Order: sequence, then C-alpha cells, then structure tokens
Amino acid sequence: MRKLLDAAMVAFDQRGYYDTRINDVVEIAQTSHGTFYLYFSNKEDLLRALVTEAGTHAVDLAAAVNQPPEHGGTPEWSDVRGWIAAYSDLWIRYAPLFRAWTDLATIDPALLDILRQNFTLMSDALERQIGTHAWDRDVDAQTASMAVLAMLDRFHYMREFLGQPIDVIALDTLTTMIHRSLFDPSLAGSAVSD
Amino acid sequence: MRKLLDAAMVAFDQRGYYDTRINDVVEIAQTSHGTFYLYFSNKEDLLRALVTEAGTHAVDLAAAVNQPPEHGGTPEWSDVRGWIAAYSDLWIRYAPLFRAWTDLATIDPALLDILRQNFTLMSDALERQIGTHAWDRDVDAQTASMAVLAMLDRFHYMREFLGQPIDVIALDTLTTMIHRSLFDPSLAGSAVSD
Amino acid sequence: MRKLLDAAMVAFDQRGYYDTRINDVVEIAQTSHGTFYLYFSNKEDLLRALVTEAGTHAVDLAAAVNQPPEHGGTPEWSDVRGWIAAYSDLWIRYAPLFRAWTDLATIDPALLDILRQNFTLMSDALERQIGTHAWDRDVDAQTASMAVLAMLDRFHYMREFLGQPIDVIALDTLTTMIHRSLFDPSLAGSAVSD
Amino acid sequence: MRKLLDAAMVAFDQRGYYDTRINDVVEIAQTSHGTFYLYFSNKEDLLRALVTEAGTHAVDLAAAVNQPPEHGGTPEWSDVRGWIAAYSDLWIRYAPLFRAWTDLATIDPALLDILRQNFTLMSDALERQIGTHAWDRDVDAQTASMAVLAMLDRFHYMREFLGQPIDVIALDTLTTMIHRSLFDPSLAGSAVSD
DNA sequence: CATGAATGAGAATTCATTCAT
DNA sequence: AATGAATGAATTCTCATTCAT
Repeated sequence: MRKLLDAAMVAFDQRGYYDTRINDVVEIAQTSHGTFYLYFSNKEDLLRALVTEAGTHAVDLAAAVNQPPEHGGTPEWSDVRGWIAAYSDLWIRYAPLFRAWTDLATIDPALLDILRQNFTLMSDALERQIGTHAWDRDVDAQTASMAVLAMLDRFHYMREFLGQPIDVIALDTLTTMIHRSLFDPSLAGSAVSD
Repeated sequence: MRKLLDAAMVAFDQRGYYDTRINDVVEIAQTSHGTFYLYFSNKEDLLRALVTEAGTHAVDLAAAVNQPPEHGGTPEWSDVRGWIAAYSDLWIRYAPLFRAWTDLATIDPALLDILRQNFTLMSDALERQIGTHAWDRDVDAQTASMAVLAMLDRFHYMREFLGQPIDVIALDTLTTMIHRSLFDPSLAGSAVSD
Repeated sequence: MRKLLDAAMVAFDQRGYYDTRINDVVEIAQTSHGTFYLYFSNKEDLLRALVTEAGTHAVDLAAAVNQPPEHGGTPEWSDVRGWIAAYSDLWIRYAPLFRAWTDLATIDPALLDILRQNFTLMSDALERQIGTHAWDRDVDAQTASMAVLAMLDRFHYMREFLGQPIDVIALDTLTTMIHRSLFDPSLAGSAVSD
Repeated sequence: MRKLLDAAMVAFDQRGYYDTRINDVVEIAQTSHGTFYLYFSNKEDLLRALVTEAGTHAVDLAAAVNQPPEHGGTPEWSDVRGWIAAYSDLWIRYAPLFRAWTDLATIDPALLDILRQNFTLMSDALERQIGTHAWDRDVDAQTASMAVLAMLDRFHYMREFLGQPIDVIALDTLTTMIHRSLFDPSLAGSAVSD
C-alpha cells in the first residue's frame, strides 16, 4: 500500500494526474492491477489517500504559523522567513499534488472538502497574525492571507514551470515582500498619519 | 467556428478541460462531430486556438504595464491599481483557461510555448517597472515580478474556489500589498540607510 | 438495432443470458462494440428491449384468451386448444427469454415490472374464463390460472431440456388435461351433487 | 464443509447462483477463500454437491409416488394430495436450486446428468401411476407426467415470484386439478363412450 | 488444516476520430 | 460544407484462483 502511494506520487509527478493510468502506478510499484484494487477502489480513491496524507503535514505548518511571535508584537522578518521555508519544503515534497490541487478539487466533492479544510486552516492562521495590525486600515486581513498563500503556492509552480529551482534569493525576496506589505513597523506610522 | 470556440469556453468552464468531451462542445455549439473536425484536428487544437486568442489580450496588458509612470519615478498606487484591474478583467474573461493554464502547458509543447511567451511578456514588463529601484537590494526584480504574477493569478483562482467573487476591497488590498512591497517611496530611505 | 436485437436472441439461445458476452452479440450482428453502446447502455438494457418486444405479443395472446367462448357458457376443448397453440408459438419464438424469464426478473426491477405485468395480464384473462364456473367450489380460480400458466411455461422448457420437440400429441394432451380439470361440463353435475 | 454448503444455499437464495461470488459464500460461512478451495474446486463443484444432496431427497419422493394405491385401482384424491405435499416440502427446502435448476443444467454436463436422472425418476414414477389408465386414449402418459411436474415446479416459483406463499387452498386446488385430469373415475365412462 | 494477500485473464465501457452521404 | 452513424483502441474494473505462511 505504501508502495502504491509512493508509486502514485512518482507517476503523478511524471505524467500528471489525468495522464496517469492505473497501469503506470502498478508498474512503478511492481505489482498487479488486482492488488491496486485491493487497496483502492479507483484512481480518485488513491488521490484522496495522498491528499489526506499531505493534509496532515499542512496541519503542522498551520500550527507553526499560529505561534505568537516570540518577542510579542508583530511577526518579524525571521518569523516570516521560517513560515516560508516550511511551506516551501511542504510544497516541494508534495509537488505533484500542490501543482494540481485546484484541478483535483473538481474531481470529487470529498477531495474538495479536504482541500478546503486544509486551506482554511492555513489561511486562518495567517489571518490571525495579520490581524495583530488591527490598525492597518488599508489591508483586509482575509484578502491578505489569501493573497500570501496564493503567491507562495503559485510562485513554486511557476519556478518549476520555467525550470528554475527555488533558491535562497527567491525565498528571501518573498519574505521581504510579505514582511513589507503586512508586518513592517513603519506601517504603524503611515497608518496613524492616515 | 466562433460558435465552437465559445461553446468550448462554456464547456471548459462547466466541466474543466479534462472532463470536457468533444461531444459536450459539439452539443453546446449545436453542431456535429463532423463539423468539429472540419475546423479543428482535435481537442488540443481547439485549446491552442483559445489560448492564442487569450494571448493577444495578454499582450495588450503587458504593453500597458510597460508604460513608464506618468509622473516619472516609481509607479504610484493608482498605476498599480490600473494594472491589477486590467489583469483581473482578463482573468475573469478567460477564467477556464487561466484556471488551468499550468496544467494545460503539459498537454503539448506548442501550447507550452505560447503560454511561456505570454508569461514572459508580462513578467518582463513588471520586472522593468520594479527595476526602477535598482537600489532596492533586498528584492530580486525577477523573483518579485514572478511573485506578483503568481499572487494575482492564484488569488483569482482561490476566490473562485471558495465561491467569493473578486470585489473592490480585494483589488485595493492587493494593490496596497504590491505597492508597499515594491514601490513605496519610503523604501528609498531604508535602502539607502542599509 | 434490429440486427443487434436479433443477434442477441441468437446469442442468448446459444449460451444463455449470463454466459453471453457483449462481444458475442456484436460478433453475430457483425458490428462493433461502439455500435452496441450507441443503441444500448448495457446488456440489461438490451434484455429489457427484447422483453418489452415479447411483451407486446403476450398482450395479444391475453386478449385472445379474454374472448368469451363463441357458443356462450364454458370454453370448449377447441377454445382451449387454440389458446395453447398460440401460447406455444409465442414460447418457441421467444424461447431464450421464456426459458429464463424468472431468473431475468432478478436482474433489475424494471424488468421485473414488465414481466409481472405481462404475467398478470395473462393470468387475469384465464381467471376470468375459469370464473365462469362460479359454482366450482373445489377449484380456486386464481390458483388454477397460475397453475395453467405454470404448466404451459415449464412444459415447454422441460421438453426442450430433454431434447423432445413439442408435437400435436403433447398439445392435445395438455389441452385435455386443462379442459378436464377446469371446463368439463360433467363437472357441473359433480359440483352440484357436492 | 457443511458450513460452506449451508452458506451457499443462503447466498444462492439471496442473490441467485450467477450473482453469488465465492466471496459471498465464504463470508457467510465465516471462513476464507483458501478453505473454500480446500473442499471444492470451484463454484460449479459446490453446486454439484448441493444438487446431489437435493437429489437424494428426490429419490425418496419418487419412491413414494411409486407405491401402488392402497385400495388398488387408480390413485385417489388423498394419494395425489400426499405426493403434492411432499413435493412442495422438497421444493421449499431447496428453493434456490429448484428455482434455477433448468439454468443450472446449462452450467456443466455432469450437473445436467444428475438433474436429468432425478427428473426421469420422478417422471417415470408418475407415468406408471397414470399408466393404470391404459384405456385413457386422450392422454399421453409421458406428456401428462411431464406436465404435472412442470405445473408443480413452476407453480411454486410463480407464487414466490409474486410474493404469495403456498397455502392449503393452493395445494388442494392443484390436487383437484391433477386428480380430475388424470385419475377421476368418471373418465372411465367418457373414454369408453369415445 | 486454515488463511488471505496477491494475481492477471477477461469483461464492460468510453470516446476521439473517420467517412459515406 | 455539414452530418452523425459507425468504429475500435484504450482503459477501467472484477473476481476466480493460487500459494507462501
């Protein structure tokens, strides 16, 4: 079963979910059709299992983001850098799923539910951190948290799309952009003067 | 042919590219299989035509972003707001394609080329604007331009995913975030002092 | 479509419903799998069509049985002989279906409904004829009509089972048995004396 | 092994022979696939065992029918009633097999042989009783014995098909019909006058 | 004796594509 | 140009049967 899950990740990585045939998974796992259907009722079911697995890691990440900043007040650059690094690791580990998660959601409602839940978990954690700036009137916390997730998610996809691996410069730049737009202390002044 | 292209957009919107059957397109267009193959050699071909069409609009948008800021210097909040509004319109108009463009790229190399070109066009335009801050050492212009596109692209998807339409607050918040992270005049000082 | 229906009758005749593969039907009809699924959604659907067709003939037969005896009073030997001959023709024509109709009923509820309806139609017609003997206290009309249908139905099967074709002697004997048990005028006396 | 045979009866009763999976039998018997194949080489083999078992009971019944009527001459109403009651018990006990015996015969030649033998046994016994009327020219003894078996067999099926249990009235009516058609003393006169 | 995971042959079904009209 | 019936390759899925433990 583990062998099948791993094989599926490999297959999805190589050909994408839609172009992966049960046959491919089975060949990579070096087992038979029959065995596949012993553990999963179909391709969707297999996908569901993988997404659920990835989901448990997303929960951990959300928990980390939920930690109040060590020094009180707003999250610092290094805090943001930590979240981003963790997110990046997760994305890369489950790249085949992250790459297509939005499409996958259309496959079956159960899947959509799992995805929506995980998304909301992370989004809420971020929103809470952004909300420490109750005085930042120019930014809607909910929009902002979604925007951050959107940027992180798609940035990874695009780099892969263009064949450029994620490097330190990229992560640093993302961190700076997010920190500047949401957590820079100088915002306090500008908002007050507003 | 127009009828077929429009029908395809509707079908892709309803069921997604992969779950759309030639049959669906043909039914919506109220025509026959035979006619479809008169104009397109297959589903990919149809997709290519649609993407090409969307591409011409992307070119226009890139051109707009390429305009130097009216008042010289760095783009102002309102400039950024304009780009974002235009992008948003484009995304919504071609939602079925934007929603899945990354996946579509895997379908055939010709498609990937078209997409990469359009992407690069927009990315370069943004990069040039960001580059007006040659002195902003904490941000890599190329990374930043990609991050901005990533955020805009995926933000639209996510809002749709959660069933929340894009509104003024959302666009304003996005604008503020991007403006703050890349074009805020106060950065000049901080960078110099760095 | 006619070709497929006919082919199905041949195939069901040769191998029985359960052992008939779509492939067999398609081969006999000299067409392709695709064509089969153009007209029928599956094997059950095909069966349903055949049973419905046979059903229309059963309706005709029931109508004939419903005719009041020409000379008034109870049906005569020749009337019964006519019904039986007609039933026999119908059975032989649709042998593959009659042979297995009870089993077929378990396949899907729609089929069961059609069968039950046809059965009731014929059973009611017979019951009405038997009912002309309101005074025959030893025979329950409903039971008797069912018993007659049971005998006719299974007799045909058994003869086939043993490789003996239905002949005039057989039909005459059946007629005599049924006529004696239900319509013999001498019953009047015996019943009255009862 | 007993457990498996009983389980098979239950399973055949619930889903019919064709829709019963080895899996079903094994689950009901609370044992494993492996064990099944320890005792039977396949589903047909299991069926053969069940039919053979039912066959021994049929032999008993045939023997009873073979008894010459106690008071000499032709069998009386009560004799016939006794045969029918015994037959009814047997049918109900092995309903899943009787229900489908004709179909089952097509499964393998060995099965067909067993069935044919049992059938002939009962048919011959009946024929012998009917043959006491050598003078009954209107009835072919062989046809008649088969017709009686046909009626009894199918009557049980139909009642079940329509959800009506077999009751005393039904059995009495069947008895009367059979007795009238084959053993009624008044036939002697009518035949002579013929 | 008993088990049940693993197998793979075989059946059903779908759908892009063709081609005679 | 337009049609849509026909095709069959490709795929999913089932289930009887085996065999190592």
